[in-house]
Amino acid sequence: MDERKQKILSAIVQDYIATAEPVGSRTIARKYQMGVSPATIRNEMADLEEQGYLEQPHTSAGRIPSQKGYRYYVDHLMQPAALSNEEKHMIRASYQAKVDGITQVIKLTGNILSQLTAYTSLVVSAPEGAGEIRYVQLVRLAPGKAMLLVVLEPGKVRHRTLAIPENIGDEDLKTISEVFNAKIKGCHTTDIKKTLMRELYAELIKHKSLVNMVLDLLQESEKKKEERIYLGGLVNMLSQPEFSNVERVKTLMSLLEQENFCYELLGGDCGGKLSVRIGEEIKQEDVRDCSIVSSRYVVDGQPSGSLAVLGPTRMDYAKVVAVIEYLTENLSTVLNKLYRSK
Amino acid sequence: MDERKQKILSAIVQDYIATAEPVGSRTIARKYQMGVSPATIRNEMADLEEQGYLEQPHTSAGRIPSQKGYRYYVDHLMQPAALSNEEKHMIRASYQAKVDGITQVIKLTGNILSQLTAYTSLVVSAPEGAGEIRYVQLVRLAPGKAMLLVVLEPGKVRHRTLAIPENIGDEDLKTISEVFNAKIKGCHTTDIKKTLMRELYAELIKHKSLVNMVLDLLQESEKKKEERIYLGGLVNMLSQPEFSNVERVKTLMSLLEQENFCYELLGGDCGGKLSVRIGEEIKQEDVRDCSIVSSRYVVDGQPSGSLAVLGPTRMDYAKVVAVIEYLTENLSTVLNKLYRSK
DNA sequence: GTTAGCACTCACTGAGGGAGAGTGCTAATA
DNA sequence: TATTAGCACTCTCCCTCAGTGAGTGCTAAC
Repeated sequence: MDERKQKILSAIVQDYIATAEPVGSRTIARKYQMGVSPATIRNEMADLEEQGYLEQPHTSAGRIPSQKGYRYYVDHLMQPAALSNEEKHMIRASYQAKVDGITQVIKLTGNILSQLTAYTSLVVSAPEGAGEIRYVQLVRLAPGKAMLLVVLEPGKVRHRTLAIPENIGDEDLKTISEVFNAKIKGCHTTDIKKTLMRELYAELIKHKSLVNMVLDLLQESEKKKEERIYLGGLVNMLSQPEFSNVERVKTLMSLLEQENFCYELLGGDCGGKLSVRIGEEIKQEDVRDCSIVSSRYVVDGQPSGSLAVLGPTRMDYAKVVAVIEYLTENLSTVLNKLYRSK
Repeated sequence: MDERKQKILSAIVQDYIATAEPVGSRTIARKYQMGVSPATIRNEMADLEEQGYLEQPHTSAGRIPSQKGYRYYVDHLMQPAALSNEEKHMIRASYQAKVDGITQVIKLTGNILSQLTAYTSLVVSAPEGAGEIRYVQLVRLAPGKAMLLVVLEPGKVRHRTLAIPENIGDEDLKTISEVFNAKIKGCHTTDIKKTLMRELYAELIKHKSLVNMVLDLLQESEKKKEERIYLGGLVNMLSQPEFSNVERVKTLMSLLEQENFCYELLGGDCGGKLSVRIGEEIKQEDVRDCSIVSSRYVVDGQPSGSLAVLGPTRMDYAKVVAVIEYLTENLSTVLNKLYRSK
């Protein structure tokens, strides 16, 4: 593809992204100063269409980019848009104002994401179940009622209220807690061995049922897929002309309201850090007329969640990619701080 | 209002709820077996309109209920719809399957609510900040990093990772925790006195900055309004013909996406248990063409959150009220179990 | 008090006819 | 040979307008 064709393709993609209207030869010649006449551009456009980069909604309309066209644009032509200083400042200010528990951070990130991009945002934090056990404690709340606390590295807490026999007092709970701490501290939740369990039973033979409950919870927290998810800017969908068909929006929204669907959407093969999936490249059938830009964030060296933007294929890729990259970095920093307290 | 007028009003409300079309005299005569001719009904309808219970979109259309009409219907005519056995069963089954942490329960409830009613659901759990302090513990996670745990009655946990001086070891943290527990246990978070603080400083003079951090968190958790909110079935809005105007939906949705707005919506005067607000009765201006049915649920004798359904004024009040009543009760039970572990 | 009959109103629908934007093709030009 | 001007052609969009049908209010009869 020669340079002029690239320039024309780029112009068409950009104009279509901005206006959502098919782009005509005259528009390009005028707005993008190509230095050639509309007729010449028409010839080039005919070529680009033949090669599959453009499409024509109907004979007498301008051209719109095909999926292949967007792909080429994203891979070769797109200039990464820098965030404005206000935007950067806004992001930093938000994170400084409240970084208080992961749920808040996730919400906040989703908000910023949908606000800056004007598309729908999706933030998922990975399962928190697993980790190295740092501390176990049973606390008596009332007669017959106790709370089990488990602290995991890095910086996670599980808790659960339990019914306990009425005759168990503070001292008993303290003893049990101490035994657990002695035996189990440093153990990984995925790695509670049979021998360990036998030792526990031996030492705490008097409280067998209670020990069972505790072990249950330790292991259950492992199995449980407690991902947290945030979905923001659903409204923005309604502003996109490609979703003026209400039926379309309805199917899409009801899918997004199902958490499992969102996990699948992000769980896929976005192996690398940043991924741009355009139209048919998305596996989920009902989202094939959309695009998804997503990225994994990293806490403590481990990928521990992703953030994504979902919009029409006519998405402002340059902007979205810039925002996602910037936010991923900031989010990682914030979460690392939150968990590490350095 | 005589009996026949009531019957006619009731028929109009019901028919309009079902069809969303203005109801004509012929329809009523035929479908609702009034035993009189359309002409008679027309006369009655003219009366009802004059009294303000009905409205006419335009001269040659049928009637629709006015806000006053809905109000009269809800207060005097409505037959509470019983839930079907399948529905009841579905609800109970859902709650039995997973009752695992309040967030899950809230989500689940919201889901059921929007599923059964086909409107938008809103579930808010009240602030968790306040409570009686049962237990305080500092746990060392890594050099320079600790976690503070606070257990509150009834069954709530706050935690936060802290940066601590590197030279503080497990034993120091244990000592500090013990002092805190001795001094502060049983105290209410709203009620940490100056004298108490002075005592703490005196005993832990070596770790003044750490004590400050802990006290900070104890009191901050008080101020912080950590309500949890769940919004479900937003899609359902799009199925309602009164929201076929996309602009309307957009304003409404973007309001609902703001958590503060939701709190205000439910925080109001729904003093009694169940509240039905119709149209203009809602304080928030932009929701004046909607209705809200809401109810408070109770944990441990204390109102601790609300669930609500938001829909068009043409809402199936009988159904919604039934669902909300049933769910409120179930939710209270489940949460009481969860917190009390009885 | 109730009902049949009738003229009237008004939203909705579909056909017809510009207007306008954009194309492809042809012939002229550098 | 590449580019460009000119022109006929296509197709959507929008406006207008008449026909249809549901429903009303009024009047007169039962």
